[in-house]
Amino acid sequence: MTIEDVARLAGVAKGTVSRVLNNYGDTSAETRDRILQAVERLEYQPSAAARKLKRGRVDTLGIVLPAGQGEHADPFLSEFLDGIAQALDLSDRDLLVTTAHSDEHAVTVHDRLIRSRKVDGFIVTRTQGDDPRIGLLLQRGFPFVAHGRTKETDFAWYDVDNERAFLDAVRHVVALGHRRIGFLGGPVRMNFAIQRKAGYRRGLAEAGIAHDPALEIACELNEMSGAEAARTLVHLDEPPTALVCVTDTLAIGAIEALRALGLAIGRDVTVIGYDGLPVGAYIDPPLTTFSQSAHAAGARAAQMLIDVIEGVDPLERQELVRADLVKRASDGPPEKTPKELKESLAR
Amino acid sequence: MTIEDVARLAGVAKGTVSRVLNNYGDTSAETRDRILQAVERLEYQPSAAARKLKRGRVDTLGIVLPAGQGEHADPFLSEFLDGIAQALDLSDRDLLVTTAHSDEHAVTVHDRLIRSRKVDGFIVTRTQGDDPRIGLLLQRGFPFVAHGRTKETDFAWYDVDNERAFLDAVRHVVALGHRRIGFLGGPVRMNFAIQRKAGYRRGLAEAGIAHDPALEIACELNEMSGAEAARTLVHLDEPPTALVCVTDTLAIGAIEALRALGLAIGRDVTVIGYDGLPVGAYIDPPLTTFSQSAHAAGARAAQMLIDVIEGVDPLERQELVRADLVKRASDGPPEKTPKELKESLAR
DNA sequence: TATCAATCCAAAACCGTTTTTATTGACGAC
DNA sequence: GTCGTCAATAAAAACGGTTTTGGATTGATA
Repeated sequence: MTIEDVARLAGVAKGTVSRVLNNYGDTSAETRDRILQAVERLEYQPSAAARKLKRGRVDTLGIVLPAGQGEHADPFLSEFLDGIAQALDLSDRDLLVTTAHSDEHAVTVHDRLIRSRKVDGFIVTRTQGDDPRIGLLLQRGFPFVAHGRTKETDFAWYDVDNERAFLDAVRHVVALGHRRIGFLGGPVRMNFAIQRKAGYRRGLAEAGIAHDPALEIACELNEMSGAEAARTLVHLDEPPTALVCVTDTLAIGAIEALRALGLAIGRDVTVIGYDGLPVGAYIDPPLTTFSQSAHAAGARAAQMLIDVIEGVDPLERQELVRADLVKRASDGPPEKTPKELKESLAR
Repeated sequence: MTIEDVARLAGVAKGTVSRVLNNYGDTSAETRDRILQAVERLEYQPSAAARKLKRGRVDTLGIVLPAGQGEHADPFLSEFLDGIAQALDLSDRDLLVTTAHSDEHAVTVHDRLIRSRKVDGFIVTRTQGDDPRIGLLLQRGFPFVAHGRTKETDFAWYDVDNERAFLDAVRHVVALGHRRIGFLGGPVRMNFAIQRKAGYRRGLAEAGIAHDPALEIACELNEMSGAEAARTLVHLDEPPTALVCVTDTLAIGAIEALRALGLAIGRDVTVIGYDGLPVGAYIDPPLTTFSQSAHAAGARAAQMLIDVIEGVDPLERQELVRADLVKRASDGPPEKTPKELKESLAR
């Protein structure tokens, strides 16, 4: 079923068919009807490859995912993908998905896709403070949108206001009555970790609480690290009654560790996470956290990328959104002072 | 950077460049070197679109995911995708991802992709007993591999031996000493639900335990339904001391409900799930379940599809794999008889 | 020495579109 | 009447590869 067949059936030249299908509006109503009828009858659809070749645009967006390190796929990404796909469905574009197992490999893969002209642009996720993928794309002048900023920010991005969220987190626990607040941070090379820490400190300052370095711990992003940090903090001379964690994973680890010590989460110690992972709802107690809707982020990033591809200045597509508090059950007013908490642990 | 440029630089015709790049092996070593050098210098990579057009093959596999019903993406699928992508990386093919929000829409989307020749074949997930997508693909004679069988099975598929897994599950709890075993089943239209129930019954028969219809409940696939079913079963006159659940989600719901009743999971009541979801490891107690490695399934399905596209008879690509027991902490020997269990609840 | 086969490569055809250029006929203006 | 002008469409030229065809050169064979 090619355009030739349609042209023959309608008794016109194939160029005419093409112009009708692409709405040039320079064909008589009569022949247009005839052609559309032929298209209908033959159930004709243009070949994507031929159209791409001539047009030089492929109507496909690309995304390179970090390859799950043996078994562990990122739950955040699957929702993010879903959001992208839905946005693309509306605009008749497709999504090309690839994986990369290291930073260098990611760069290679992006380069390959650019050179073989398989995509019109990229969505870059999980940005680092200094991101080689973004370096490549900027250098090549290839369209992209990043989910998350980097040190440089002269490109299109969609990001959550991390600082604001952690400011809000501190405000929230302060309002509950906490004055001694711990912070489980992330690796300093990650941009979001820096921003979240800034929010935490601003929150303390705003509440007139002196900043105590002993209450701040930099963790790796896994449960074990969260558990360890929680144990460290709770054994301080003056332990915190609230823990603000840079990711849900850390918070889950912390909760596990604290429960093992016999503490009641949400009463003895408040724990707040960040990410809004579905898992959080199933643990005991359900985790209070901040949610950024991965789905919405994906959909919005896709639309922004489409705009950029169509010529909008990337600098006009920079969006900062707020993360909202998802109140569940791991927070509450402090039932013990730090001193009492310390004593209850000693027993 | 087109093949023309390379040809000019190397001083040959473009056809020769093409033959060198595609290893026809009919060019002299000397010119081949010259051409490869030119390719290197220009960093040339062929245009995917042009190559597709001429070859009639696009080296792209397609997958149509169910669109997350507002926010809830399937954790299984994200690992599955990752497996596919990694397999494709090895064979220099790409993956086109789309979403569909209903069964009919899914059929439409498949049809569109076939007609625009954007993919060489499909991977179909979450098969139903009677699957309209598979109907379409069979009718069109388009290559595909299904993850899961349907009523008809004359096509390529990769499936877990559901019956066997549930046979094993029953054997496992019988070996622990249980004789009163409940079954939390799934919707009957789902093929896997039927198979798993068959396995459960076979297990009972094998152990010489009479089949009691009261112990079998058909649930919807969510926590609430699992919780409800668990409550129903445990309030029978002679309650089960072990619950075998058709998915982890059901098992998680059941555990929540039973814990709320003051029962100790793994001691008063054993609960076994199925899916190997990561969540299972974080709940309390960690869920004993059967795992089918979504990652491996994706990788294998992708390879099978490639084989089929390259001409292998689909009927030679049907694979049944075993799901393995992931022993965690929600199972154990019964510490109470059904009667004692009943009494402890009455208090 | 003429013939034949084998090797290497240039040239041309083709894939199915879109876009540009040419052609045709109708119409109005001078 | 002839000459543009315009609208509508046919015809041809891309797009960037792959594949086919065929020609020139070489070496072996009769």
